[in-house]
Amino acid sequence: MPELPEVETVRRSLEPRLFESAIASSHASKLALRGRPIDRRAVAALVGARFIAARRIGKYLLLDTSARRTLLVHLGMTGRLLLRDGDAAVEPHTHLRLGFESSLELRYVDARRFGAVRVYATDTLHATEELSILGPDPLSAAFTAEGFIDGLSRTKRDLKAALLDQALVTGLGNIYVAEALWLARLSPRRRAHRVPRTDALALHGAIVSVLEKGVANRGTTFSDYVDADGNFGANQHTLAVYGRDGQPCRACGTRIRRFVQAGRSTFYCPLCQRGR
DNA sequence: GCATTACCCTGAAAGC
DNA sequence: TGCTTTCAGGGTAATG
Repeated sequence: MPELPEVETVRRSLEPRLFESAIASSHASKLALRGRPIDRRAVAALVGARFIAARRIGKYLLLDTSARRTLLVHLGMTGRLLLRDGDAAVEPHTHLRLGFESSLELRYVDARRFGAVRVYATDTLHATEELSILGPDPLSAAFTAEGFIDGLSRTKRDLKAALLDQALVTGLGNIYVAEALWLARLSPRRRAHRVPRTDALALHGAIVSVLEKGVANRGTTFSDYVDADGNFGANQHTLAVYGRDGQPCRACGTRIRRFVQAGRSTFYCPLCQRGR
């Protein structure tokens, strides 16, 4: 489940080989990704251009080209963006192949097809349906404590649901929400608007902290996630609560519990994260 | 405004 | 062993 650290790791592993040579060929499948097939004509129009930047906002990868068009990629649940030799065997569920003048190929592989691959004009990227609704990226200067505290105060939802909302802060998913709440010692059931300022400040710091650790560990691999070179992450070995139900809390030894909240598995320590 | 549920989808794991 | 069922969840939409 790629979240911010996984997408950032993919971004870093794409650089700088992505920029080495111009795009020479394209091939896109007809299958729908997140309800919509890849725009094959738009992708074909990238042939002859070069990638000039690899950016990230939240869980979105933005690959800018010299044609002033940007390839927007969301990995969904099982998406992989890979740099492979053009002669390498094509994995099942490969939906996009962009061949370079060198022997390299950029490939998008996604078994469950929850991801998205779109082509947009770079100049108006911020106004797209995907990016226009996003809140600040937590590893950017835009993620201020005051803005975050204000955002929390405006919703009565549980903290878990509030943090999964990409309009409040973008890039968090099920794993890092669980980890941030544990680090801040806050119950996922706490109502966002009732969280005291000191706790909200702690949560703001915890979000940045768990994401930075995730990036440093090159992401969390549970099943599908790999970077552009096919390498697994290592962050799964350091998680405090996610996926650890029944195991002892790393802080107090109490058994970690799991329940379903906002339609997702929630893991927490009932002692460290008391309250509602 | 918010919670819940369903949907998209496939592969791994569990159950029989 | 082999088939069937269940489960996982990012994002979105419908419903109450």
